[in-house]
Amino acid sequence: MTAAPVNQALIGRRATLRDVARAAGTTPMTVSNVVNGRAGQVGKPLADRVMKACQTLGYRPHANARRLRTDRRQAIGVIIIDPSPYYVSDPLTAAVLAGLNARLGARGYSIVIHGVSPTALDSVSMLRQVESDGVCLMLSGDARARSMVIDRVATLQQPVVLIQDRMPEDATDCASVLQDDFGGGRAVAEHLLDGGARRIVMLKPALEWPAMERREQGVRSALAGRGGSVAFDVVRGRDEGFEATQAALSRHIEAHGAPDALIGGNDQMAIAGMRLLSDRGLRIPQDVRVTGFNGLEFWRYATPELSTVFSPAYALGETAADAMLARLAEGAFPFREQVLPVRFAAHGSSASPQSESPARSISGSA
Amino acid sequence: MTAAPVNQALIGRRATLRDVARAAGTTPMTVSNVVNGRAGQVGKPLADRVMKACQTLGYRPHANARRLRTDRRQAIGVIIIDPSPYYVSDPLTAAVLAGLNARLGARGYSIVIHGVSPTALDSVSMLRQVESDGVCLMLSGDARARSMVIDRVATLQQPVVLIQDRMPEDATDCASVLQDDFGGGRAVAEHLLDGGARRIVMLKPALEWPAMERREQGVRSALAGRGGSVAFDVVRGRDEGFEATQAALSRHIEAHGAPDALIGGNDQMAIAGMRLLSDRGLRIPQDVRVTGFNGLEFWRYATPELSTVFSPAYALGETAADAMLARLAEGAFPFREQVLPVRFAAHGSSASPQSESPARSISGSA
DNA sequence: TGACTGAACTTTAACGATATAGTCGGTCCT
DNA sequence: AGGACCGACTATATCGTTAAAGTTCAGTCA
Repeated sequence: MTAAPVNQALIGRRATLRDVARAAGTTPMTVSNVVNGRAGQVGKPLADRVMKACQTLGYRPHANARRLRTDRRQAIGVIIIDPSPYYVSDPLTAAVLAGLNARLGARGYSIVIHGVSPTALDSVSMLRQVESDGVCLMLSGDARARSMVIDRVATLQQPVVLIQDRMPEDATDCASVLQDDFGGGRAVAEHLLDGGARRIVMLKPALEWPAMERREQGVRSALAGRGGSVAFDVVRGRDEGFEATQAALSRHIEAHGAPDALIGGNDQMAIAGMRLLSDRGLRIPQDVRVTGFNGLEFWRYATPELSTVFSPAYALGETAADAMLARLAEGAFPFREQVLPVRFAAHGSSASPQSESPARSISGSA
Repeated sequence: MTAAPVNQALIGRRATLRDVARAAGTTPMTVSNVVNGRAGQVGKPLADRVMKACQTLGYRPHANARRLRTDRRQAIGVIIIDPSPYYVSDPLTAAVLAGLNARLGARGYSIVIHGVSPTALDSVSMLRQVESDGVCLMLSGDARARSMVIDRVATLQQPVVLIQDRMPEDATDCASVLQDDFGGGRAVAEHLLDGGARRIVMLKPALEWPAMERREQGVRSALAGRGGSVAFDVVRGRDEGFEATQAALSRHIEAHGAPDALIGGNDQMAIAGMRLLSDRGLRIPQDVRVTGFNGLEFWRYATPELSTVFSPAYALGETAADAMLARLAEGAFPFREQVLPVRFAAHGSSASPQSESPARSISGSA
């Protein structure tokens, strides 16, 4: 009925359900019901009194207590392995993260970041700390590092979403969200072939990375469609960096001469290659036509503007989040694997006299 | 003494302290002492038995239960406001995050991301959800959005570290980590003046952002040192984007003619401006010398390579993390404000006949 | 009239861990 | 010899919340 005295020792301490209950002259459980809007449990007048008490006391639910009780954490762990010294420096990674964040945040889930450098992989103990309802993996490391993490994550017994990667066939309770790298590679190659390319070089980093392999396969499939009249070489730099890429390409050119088309495994490599060619007096795109991969910002800041395959990075994050949310709500992933379309857009770096092809969209079917 | 039967209903459920205790024939508290390595509480033989039981049962401490009991969360919340649609798309933000992650991770803290779009700021309710030992803020939004978040965060009664921003004078329990934008601006301007610049234009976005203002102030202070013989204009694009920047610069040139030096508020704007100038037939750096700000990747992929001020983004993250850890361990921040040095490096875009200045480091004193 | 119903609350008992305060046999000191 | 003291454990009581099982009482229906 009447509110109990409020001058309890509430100084400095944060208000709990019990405090609110006392203030509103009821029990913690009732307050809990009000706060969580559990329908048909509490009458209007009491509910109002409780609400007011919450306001007055500045009550905020104690998330950890709630989590302990409900055994739900309302958080998704994100594990990132990025070969760069700045773990999340890859702009694609950041965009994926943003997509994840948008969808998960909207449903009240937090994102807990677990950056794991590929070198400090012995700190996989960190994974033990992961306390979340599910795990999202973005692994750009080499095969060994990747499978190591994947193995560990499997022991967590949590649903797993892999971004730009596949789980082992026998893995359960997991899903993959991929972009159509194969289609992207194919589109790039076809564009170059349409423009009359006869000697194509593709730049790749030494590190094995499935997405990169799929890009190459896409390129090869386009080549196969044209018969054997086109020369194709893959040039691998020590890493994806500027110097390593240029060094590798430079060696290749000295041994085999310059190509008339250059496919960068990503935008950075494409631009590094493009600049090396320029420096050697070759004109872009007249002598060599160049394309990249990813399309996050870089393409625009190169001269000439880089033709590239736009990655649906943000959508990858959104799709991964949706899959995870569906899994958590319905108990099963809505798909085992989903491949998002990419969009190839031709810009100045690969313009050719023959074709003035506009941007086009490539979808599904890795 | 002897281990109790293990065939309790432990199927599917994860092992708790109680389970381990039963298996090792002791009490939960003792297991807790062993697991947490509390010295001198448990004898060797029992400790060994407990360890083994942990192994066998695959015991992992339940972080949430622990957090509830100890009222420590071992997590730092990170709130990001980024004007771009991809909240964390700014490569600087990503690098800061990486720095934070490295230091916090090493001390067992998780990072909980709270991306907050500037538009969906009414969802500040999200901040209420922040359950962490401290909060780190990276705010690139406009003044209104920034102060809104800062106000809200103040009510959280948690230690706050601001990155690239300052708290209101009267705020307590907070610290700022900044980079020396003033010094960077000054260095850029001096470099250009040394090269003989007489008509300088600085590109800025419409949005007010303290760091950007400090850059401008740095530039102005260098100009002031040279007497009044140099023309200086600030050109503001609608936003930081390519089109908006070019449009603004284009208007300016039509009204006032081309400058002989262009200072980009960041690298993207610098490159957008540089390309506009090129397209108009001006040569870089012979006719117009151009500099940027940030130095994360972009500079390298521009043609010519962009002179720029390298941001210690990763170090900002590390410093912020260290400050927070110190605050949590010792009860007080080690500093109210720390300004990290930046490094200006001249590349092709601002080469001048007169000076062939090498990279140089500018430190402290905003 | 009296058993039955349902809305509106309250009680009780955890969730898994840990701070704090015992207990208990044995040493050490005077 | 007897009390203080110590090391190695155990017992108890929470932390803030919520699921599940009461309780109460006004109204309903046979």
